[in-house]
Amino acid sequence: MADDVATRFFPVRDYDLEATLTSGQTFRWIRTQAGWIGEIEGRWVRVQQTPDGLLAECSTSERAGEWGWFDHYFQLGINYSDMIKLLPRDEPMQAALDYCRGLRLLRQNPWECLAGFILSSTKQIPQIQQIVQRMGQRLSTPLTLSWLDTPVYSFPKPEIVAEAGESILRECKAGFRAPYLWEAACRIQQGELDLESLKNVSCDEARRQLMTLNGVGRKIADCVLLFAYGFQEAFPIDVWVARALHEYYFKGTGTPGLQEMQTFSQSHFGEMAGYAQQYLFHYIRTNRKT
DNA sequence: TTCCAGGGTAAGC
DNA sequence: GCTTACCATGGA
Repeated sequence: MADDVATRFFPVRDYDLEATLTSGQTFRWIRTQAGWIGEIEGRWVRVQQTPDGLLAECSTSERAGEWGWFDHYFQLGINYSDMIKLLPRDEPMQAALDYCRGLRLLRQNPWECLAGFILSSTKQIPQIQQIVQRMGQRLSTPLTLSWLDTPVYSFPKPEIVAEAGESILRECKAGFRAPYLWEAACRIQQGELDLESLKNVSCDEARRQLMTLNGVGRKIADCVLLFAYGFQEAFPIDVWVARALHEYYFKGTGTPGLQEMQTFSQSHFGEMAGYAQQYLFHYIRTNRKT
């Protein structure tokens, strides 16, 4: 039956599931009393933090026993202690690292990630989550288990969004982002932009292609490069990261321009700049709220 | 009420 | 080239 559930424990140290799922890189996980419920590539998934790792459950309607997709999504193969050694040893970076040790970068589905960040502009994270949730309710069929009353909606594929049209996206409260998302869905559905092929090109080339989409600039492209394609050198600069750079690294030198911050981040944070960015973002956004 | 939110675009200098 | 108004919506 589709209600059968497979369970597996993944031993992993330094993995902060809560920080990872609430740090604004993904918008669709639901917190419940019994862990986080979500969907990965069509599978119903529940994940719980334990002292020594992650406890995972998934629906077994397809290929039970193969968990490579889980490992890939949560990036369990990353050598965490080696990774953080590559971060700069300056004081603010170490403070951010101490604050959210175990925060990880996920490897998400490119279309869902792209769509989520097209919807993100001048929106707070809870509002982005609401729009994504409405789109799922409107355009997807729920994944659910009979004994569980929390339905999970997959994110609608490009062809579904393309056919739905802009007006439905506006009804989901996408606002002025609705035409951007609809156009992106149409171009992908028609094969004008191949998100799969971007896995095989350089970071710069993938960024160039993403930015041909209307409504996708440097920041949104960098989010997709980092959270979906695994380009760890990508360094998305939003209002919070700009604030962090200004306060921690450009103290007393006037307001740095975007280009200046971009150049600095590349030379200062190195090949793991994307992790540095995520730590600074989560640190300044959640630690400092009054 | 006003300001701000994981921005981008196009019009105006 | 660089700055600025505007886009839609809800929370603080």
